[in-house]
Amino acid sequence: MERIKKIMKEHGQRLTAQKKDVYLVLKHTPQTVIEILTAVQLKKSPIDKATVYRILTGFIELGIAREINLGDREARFELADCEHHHHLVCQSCGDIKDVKLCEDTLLKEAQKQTSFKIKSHSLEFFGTCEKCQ
Amino acid sequence: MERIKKIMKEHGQRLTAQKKDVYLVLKHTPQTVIEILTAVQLKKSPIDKATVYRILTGFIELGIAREINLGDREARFELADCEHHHHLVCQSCGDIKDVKLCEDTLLKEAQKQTSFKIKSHSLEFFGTCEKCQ
DNA sequence: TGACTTATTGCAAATGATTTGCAATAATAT
DNA sequence: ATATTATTGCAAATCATTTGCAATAAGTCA
Repeated sequence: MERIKKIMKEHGQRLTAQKKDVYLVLKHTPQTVIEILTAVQLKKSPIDKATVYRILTGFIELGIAREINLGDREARFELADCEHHHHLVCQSCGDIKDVKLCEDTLLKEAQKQTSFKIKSHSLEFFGTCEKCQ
Repeated sequence: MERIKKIMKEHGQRLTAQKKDVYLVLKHTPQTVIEILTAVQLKKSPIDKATVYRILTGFIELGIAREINLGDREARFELADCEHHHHLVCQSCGDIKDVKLCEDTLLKEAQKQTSFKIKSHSLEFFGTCEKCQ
């Protein structure tokens, strides 16, 4: 928490109660705005949806969080202070697990095929978790 | 076109002028609903947005098209009669190229790490095309 | 070919996610 | 404590997508 306070300060931003709440909720797992919203509100801290969006946008600009996209229409957000990884989504219950892979070979293979300069990629797996099988 | 007429027939559906138009437009490249809409309208065939959505939903159910998701909020659609491949997106001009990769090794690696039963995956690359570099 | 059945369309309104304007509030530096 | 101004809440706007319904037209069959 001190870390993000420092980052905020360096950018002339303030560490508010709402930002702390959103940050703490994101510690668990990637979540949608509605999930973040209800998680924060469960802990008796009212917070507005628009505020959550603005905080997330700010977090992303500061490199604190990142947006992930799992094929449905709503974005999910996770903290960015973790290693590069991908997501595995249960199509039945929505559970999300991380997967760490070594994809260097694949990336090289892709870069070899194109004149584009590849800067990033996203890889998600869809399936059924143990419980739902 | 005969092929899709046959598929429609087998499912008690009709091959309308609008469906033909959407099908032909999709031959080019993955496109958003708005892009499809304006492409069809350019050819002097008026068509409604809701119709495009319904046609695409139908195409997907029949396995004629598939939806792809490139991280922004709007879905893109492409014909499904092509080999398994991935997409490479220029973050500057939006141009989309296909990439064909052999990702068996990676898939096995992912499956080994989890108790989920992996059924599908999506992999997209983001970068800058030659023109935009 | 013409009549008939019903899948399909267009339009307008509903929905759901996200963004924005603005006045009120609260975090920080002094 | 006070002043400055980033930030919040609220309501309304926007954007993508979906839906209800009456009008239209594709395909079938006499």
